[in-house]
Amino acid sequence: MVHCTPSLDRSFAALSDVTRRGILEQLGRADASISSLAEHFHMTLTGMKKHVVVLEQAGLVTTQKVGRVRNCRLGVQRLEAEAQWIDAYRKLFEARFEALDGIIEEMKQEEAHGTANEQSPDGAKRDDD
Amino acid sequence: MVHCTPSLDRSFAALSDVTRRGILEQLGRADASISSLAEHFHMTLTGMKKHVVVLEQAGLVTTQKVGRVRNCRLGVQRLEAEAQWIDAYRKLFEARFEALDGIIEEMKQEEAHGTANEQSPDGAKRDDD
DNA sequence: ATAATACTGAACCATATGGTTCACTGTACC
DNA sequence: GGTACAGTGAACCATATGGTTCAGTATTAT
Repeated sequence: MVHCTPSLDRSFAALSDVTRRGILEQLGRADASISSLAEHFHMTLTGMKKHVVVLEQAGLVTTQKVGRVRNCRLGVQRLEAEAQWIDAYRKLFEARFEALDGIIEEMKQEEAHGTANEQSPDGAKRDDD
Repeated sequence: MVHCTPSLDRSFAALSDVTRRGILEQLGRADASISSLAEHFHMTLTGMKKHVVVLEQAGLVTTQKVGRVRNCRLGVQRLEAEAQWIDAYRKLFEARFEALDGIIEEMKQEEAHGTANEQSPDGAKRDDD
């Protein structure tokens, strides 16, 4: 599992906001100015600018100011590392649960041999909390 | 592109912290108590507890208190929706850039026909900022 | 030249985050 | 019964986030 920490931090954080994910979807359809985005998401220009800055810092959006309008478009960040991280996690997840299945299988075997411990042999309380 | 907003918000936010991603990797290897995690990440019990709560709320971890120790393990959240979102985004990204390639192609054609506008025909300044 | 547009920056606000310490509860061990 | 251990909860702190308003600046249109 690869660690490009600061980048992953930034991009996952950028993706953790509905509005920003919406902006990305919007820019997937067409480039847009700050004001058109602001209007679309019912937000002030300043508010939208901040979101765009966050997305820009995460590399998900690039902008270029032409005259008085700043044009926003999808950036270089293809979310490759992010997709990879999630994928690695999911594999790890599966592996872990296969391992657990193995343990359960073992326990069943032991039980069949009459060596199984009854649950909570030490009387510890099991709370879900 | 599907919108399960609150869930995506929570899980992406949960993933946006190095320590929390580390915890997930750790739990992928073996279940662990709060204190063992706290020690491993050089953090107070209380601090670790908070991270675990965040992961729990995102469904990435489940815990069960047995006696005085709380056992943490990977939760039900397999990051399916998250993987899907990222995947959809990447497709959209590719599509968008193919479209741009198409436009560039068009422009080249026009240029070949002598109908191309020179850049900035209106004299607008192009700033990168 | 004036007015409208599009953005920018500073200041402000409420709330969240990531961490701590300290006091406390419940469990385990001798 | 007493002590150590594992966790919990409240309070605190600094900083970040997501938003606003208001006062500019630069660009475009009339």
